Amino acid sequence: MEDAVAGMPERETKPAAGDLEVLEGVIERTVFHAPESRWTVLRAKVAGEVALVTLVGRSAGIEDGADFSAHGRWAVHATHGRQFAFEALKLRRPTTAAQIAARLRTYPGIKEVMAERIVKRFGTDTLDVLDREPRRLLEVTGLGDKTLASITEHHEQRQGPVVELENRLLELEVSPRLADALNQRYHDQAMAMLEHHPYRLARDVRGIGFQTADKIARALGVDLESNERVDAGLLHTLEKAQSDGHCALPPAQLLDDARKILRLPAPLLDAGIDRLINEGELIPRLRPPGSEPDELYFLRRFDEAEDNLVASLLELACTPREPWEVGELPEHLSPGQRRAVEAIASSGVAILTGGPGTGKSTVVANVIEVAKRAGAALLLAAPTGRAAKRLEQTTGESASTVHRLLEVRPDTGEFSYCANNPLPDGLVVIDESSMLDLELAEALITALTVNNRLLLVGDADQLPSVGPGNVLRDLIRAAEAGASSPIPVVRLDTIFRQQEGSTIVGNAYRVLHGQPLAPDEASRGSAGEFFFLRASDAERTHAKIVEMAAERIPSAFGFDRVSEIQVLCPMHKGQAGTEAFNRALQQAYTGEREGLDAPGPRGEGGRTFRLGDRVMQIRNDYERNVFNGDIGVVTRIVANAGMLTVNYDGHFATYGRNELGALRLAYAISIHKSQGSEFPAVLIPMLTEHHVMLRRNLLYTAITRARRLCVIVGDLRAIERAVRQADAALRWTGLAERTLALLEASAEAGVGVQALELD
DNA sequence: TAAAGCAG
Repeated sequence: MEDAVAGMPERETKPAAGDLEVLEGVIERTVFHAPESRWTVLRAKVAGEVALVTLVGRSAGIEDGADFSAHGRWAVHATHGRQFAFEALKLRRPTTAAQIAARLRTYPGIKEVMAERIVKRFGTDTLDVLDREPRRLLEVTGLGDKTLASITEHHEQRQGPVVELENRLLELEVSPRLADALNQRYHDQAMAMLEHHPYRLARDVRGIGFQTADKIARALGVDLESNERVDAGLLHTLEKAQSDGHCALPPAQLLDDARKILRLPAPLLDAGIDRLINEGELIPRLRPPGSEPDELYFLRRFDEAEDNLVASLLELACTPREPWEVGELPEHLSPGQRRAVEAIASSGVAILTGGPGTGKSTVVANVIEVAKRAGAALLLAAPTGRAAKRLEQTTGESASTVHRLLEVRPDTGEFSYCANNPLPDGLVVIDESSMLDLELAEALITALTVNNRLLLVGDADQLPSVGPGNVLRDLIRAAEAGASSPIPVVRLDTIFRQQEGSTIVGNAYRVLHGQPLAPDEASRGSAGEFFFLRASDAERTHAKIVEMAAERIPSAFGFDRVSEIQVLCPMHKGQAGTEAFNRALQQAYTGEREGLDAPGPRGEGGRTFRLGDRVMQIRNDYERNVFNGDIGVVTRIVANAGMLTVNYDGHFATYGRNELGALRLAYAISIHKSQGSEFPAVLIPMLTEHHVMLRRNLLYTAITRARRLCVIVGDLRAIERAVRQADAALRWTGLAERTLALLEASAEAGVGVQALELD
């Protein structure tokens, strides 16, 4: 996105290596103009050329008869012959009153008389008036609102400041689409900002990041060692660290990463860090004594988010409140489950964590009963649509995504419910809270008041959130470390669901505790449930998994190969990735059947869904009641109508050909996508070529998806590597430390946390 | 160096 140069002329016309030239002349006529792509073909009179010259390139529309100057190269087109491919086309601004009047006559609704009157009123400033204060045209007698509207529209489209910006961006070899954003942000200062403060753009304008700003600056010849560039590069480094889940960086890592981006010596970067700290853009935070590293640098945004989250959470947790009457709980609840229900009945905040099958939903169901008896309203939510739907199904109460609970505004990304407009009173239950990132958790928790209670439910050992932060793990760590923590944490580890003694669960626990796997002996045959098959490379892994899925597992264990067997991959690409498995298994299972082609992105096509295929929905669809991650089977295809029906566990959804982008083949899916689902039989390729993905919680998540059979195929070294990579420390955050610090401070002061000022 | 959530 940031580097979007889509639409640059060189994509359409490969210039025959001509030199960059400037061509000037007069437009004779427009041969072709596509308004949305702005692809334009013009014929023009040029001094020194006998015949009319063909000009091609991207431009806003241009009037016939206009003076132009174009930067570009001569090229020879296979069918259209010699032409001038321009990179930038500028209308030369008319300078004399007569030229301006001539230009105005080409505007819709302006005839000769009106053009004269306008020029008489504003003289050679006319075009500037049109650019900056078009309403002044109303000063001209006989010119009303309607004409004004059509003039300004036409002017902006063909001639206004946006077009000038577009042309300048084209010259700088950056996407002209950014012109609108620039104009909206800076108005008549836009050109000046672009020319003189390109790095400001990265901070101010959505859609412009450091890379684009840097490109502009280089084209402008800005000093590569300038303070502006250094500061922008440092901030960009911290922004980028987000995508690896970090809320902050250790100083050494910030320096290291920034040096790779800026390619400047360390002293310059150190000076930049000092500047940013002085400006308050970068916040250094000391970590507890003995920590390595002893300091983290936060972007202001994340520093504030962590502070706000902790302050609101502890206010919620420390405010004394009337306990709910728990009453008689069902006999079958384990001691842990009872403790969990009692915890939230007497606290403002409680955390419930445990692996799959440990009975979290039973606790939630009982908590809801207790809350209802106490007359509390219910606000149930989860970070994903699918988890919300599941929560709804298991509780029988309505639930939504956290985004919908807070009423996100899609244009701004802001939430209607916030500290100034808090959520209604009642019990808030968040399921799958391991998927809460820092900013969503902050938004949620700051939108609560002391009239809410919050129960966070989740498996802290699963994959961390997409966004930055490790919220659930951090909060658990802080709550468990504080001697008299006001936030009770209940860990469920008793296995229900007839899994006691299961080697799948046993091995999942081994992974969690960093121990080597203990697979079943293959000789025990169908009695076992957890196997490892050695395969030396991706080809052999691929072949083994296909054979296991298509033949051996169905025949030896009786599983249905389409509906009960799931291949789970660390990655999409490669022979041991989801794409290769989906191609092979589709070919094997439904290759001969009738299918429906999904129009692929940009016509590259090639995705076909066939009758009987296992498919997954990949975005939330509230109309069809199908959610991101739902898996079903294609049960009906009407090829001539372009219709396809999927059976999602008894719920049917029909798609038109143009809606097939919401579907993907699902014989194999990524481990990330499998989070929150379980399957009777699971096949997992694990190879050293997956090394970038190999983490303890990735392997744990994959194994715990299996209910009755789990087979890992690949390289033992890859498994060992995954087991060794414990993830917790790989995300830099300060949430746990801040929570602990605030708890200690309040204990020392002997007051409730709400009375403490945060610095 | 790869994977992934939400919203209309």
